[in-house]
Amino acid sequence: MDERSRRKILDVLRVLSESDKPLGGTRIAHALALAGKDMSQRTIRYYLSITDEEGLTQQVGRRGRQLTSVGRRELETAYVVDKVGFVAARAEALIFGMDFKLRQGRGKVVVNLSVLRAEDLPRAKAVMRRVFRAGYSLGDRLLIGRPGQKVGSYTPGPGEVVVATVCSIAINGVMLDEGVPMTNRFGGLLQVSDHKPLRFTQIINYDGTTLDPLEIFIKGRMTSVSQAVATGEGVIGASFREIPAPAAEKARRLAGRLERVGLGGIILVGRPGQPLLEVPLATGRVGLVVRGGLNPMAAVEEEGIVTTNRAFSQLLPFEQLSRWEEVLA
Amino acid sequence: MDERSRRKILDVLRVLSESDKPLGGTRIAHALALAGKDMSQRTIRYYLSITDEEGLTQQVGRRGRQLTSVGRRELETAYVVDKVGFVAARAEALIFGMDFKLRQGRGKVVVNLSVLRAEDLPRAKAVMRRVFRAGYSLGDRLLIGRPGQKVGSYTPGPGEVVVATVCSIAINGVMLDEGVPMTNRFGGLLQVSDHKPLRFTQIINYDGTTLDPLEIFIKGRMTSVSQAVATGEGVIGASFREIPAPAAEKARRLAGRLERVGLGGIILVGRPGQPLLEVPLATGRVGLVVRGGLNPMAAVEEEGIVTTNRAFSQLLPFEQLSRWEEVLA
DNA sequence: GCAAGAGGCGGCAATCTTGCCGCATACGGT
DNA sequence: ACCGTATGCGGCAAGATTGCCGCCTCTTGC
Repeated sequence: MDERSRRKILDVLRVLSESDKPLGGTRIAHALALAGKDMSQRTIRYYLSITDEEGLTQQVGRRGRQLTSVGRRELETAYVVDKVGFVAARAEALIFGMDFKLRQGRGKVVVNLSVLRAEDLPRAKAVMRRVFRAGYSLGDRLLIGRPGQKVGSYTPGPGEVVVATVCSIAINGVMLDEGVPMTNRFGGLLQVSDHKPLRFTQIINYDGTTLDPLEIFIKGRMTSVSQAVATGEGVIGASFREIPAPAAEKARRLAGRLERVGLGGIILVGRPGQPLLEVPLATGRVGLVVRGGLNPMAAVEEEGIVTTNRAFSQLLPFEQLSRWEEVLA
Repeated sequence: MDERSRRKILDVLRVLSESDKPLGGTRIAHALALAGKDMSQRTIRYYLSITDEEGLTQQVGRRGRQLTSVGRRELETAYVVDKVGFVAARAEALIFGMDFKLRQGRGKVVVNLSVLRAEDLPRAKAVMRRVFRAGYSLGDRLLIGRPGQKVGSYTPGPGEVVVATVCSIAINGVMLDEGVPMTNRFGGLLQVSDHKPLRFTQIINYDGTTLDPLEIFIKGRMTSVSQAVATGEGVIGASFREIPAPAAEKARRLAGRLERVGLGGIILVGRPGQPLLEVPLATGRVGLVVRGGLNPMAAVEEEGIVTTNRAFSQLLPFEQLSRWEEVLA
């Protein structure tokens, strides 16, 4: 069984799970069409015959198929791996909860939380300092919380410290507040050469995973932020966003203002109709590349220091973060 | 050749057209992946062998394939039918151009323009009146321009009149201004029963056409707005939108305020995680149903009066529109 | 109670896709 | 000039999809 097919089967099962009555190919096809997925009735029946065999569904006379309890359970387990739109949804919720005002340079922003062992902190600080100094972070601030010091809703236990860094979706929040609707296209690894972005080597769409792409890449040690910082050649975390073409100029201006309040992170703003870093765009849209907020932690992890990262973690008032020069001294 | 395959082939050709050098399966697959379309290299080569035969592409040694001039032309023609994202892009541009302020109830909004023969106007007015009175329109205003009276950038010629109605995407604009990012899911025909929405019977995704869905349905005489107005049972134009779940409450409040300023049109606001009118939603999103701004014109067309409609037409200051009771007297 | 229509089912046979493979080039570096 | 790597090509065959059909089984209206 093909990964692709499996996914389609899940789509079919999902429709069944949302209905209390048995459904047949036609109705299911209709429901899927509404969800933007085209599949012929015949194909659906074909899949259903497979799931029948697997015991996930069963026929109810000629009235259609129903999920069996096994099928229902299967769907729930599958959801864990395939919670489509989960990260995307969480991101949106957090963005909506922001109240950061560009003018005042204060208000709640979305942060990532990373936890590491207290004994590793000095080394980690040295690494992060290099990353911040080279401008490979998102913004110029962070917050380090020691045991007992509450950071948002997280309190590091004994022997732990927690590091809060601004999350790249905070940019979306600010843009939205300024009337620019920014959508996430994907997150991935960006190859840089001579400190300039070259192209994405790996991408993961936000709406296909339960983890932030960068978290995955950090865990997989697929980044080389330190090298990028040191030599200008390396692979860092970044994400690709889109905005409506008429908003491009405004976005460019906002990028500058963000920089000035300590939220710089927009590396590139494309031109209307032009692919950006080889990424094709729909007519009327322009692309942007934003640095990953977890890049400093990626560098830390590269040094062999164990970290636990939680992107899109929570909201924190920007004022609580301090400039890196102060914290990482 | 299958419609589906044809579309995929166009995707492949499009990639080729954006490159100046010849490309092979691998690079094309990579580019398509960035665009969110998965296709194996092999499949792409398979398609390329087809287009080779059709003379749309040609091999350049072992360096890859290139579009021929025939292929380039083909792509352009195909674009007319398949200008993906064209309407969506236009809609976004217009939304971004709005400056309507909910508080003041004034500012530019997106309108549809409809042209009809002056001699039909009295009859049309009677029809539209019924639609507006029954609340099947978007908002309670419109503008009728006679020959010589400029409406936006359009001046009706002799014997013509032009009718401007508020376009349903104006709602998106207001929402955006209030910090709620609203995305268009699809437009379609909504079956109503007892004046209440029942379900969508036809849908067209915005990003797959060059025409506004409702325009198409009006031309095809597939609506029965008059009947809906008269008996409560019928089929009207409507569209389906989505917003982030945390914004649902705010949207509900805004719907009321919109109503009060004369921009009422939100028929339904869903509940987080619940399908709305059978339309499934991603986790963390809620659906909304908005009446089509062209419904009054649909009713007019149903009466056999010839109209030309242009949805997403242009921006017009809301103050220039008058309440229907005044204009349609 | 009966006919019509909607919707469901699965066999069969075309097509469409894709994985696997062996082989040919193109390009950069030594 | 020579080698290694990346990329390209298309044959073959196994799956995956889907159209076409003939045949059931409810529901509904009369």
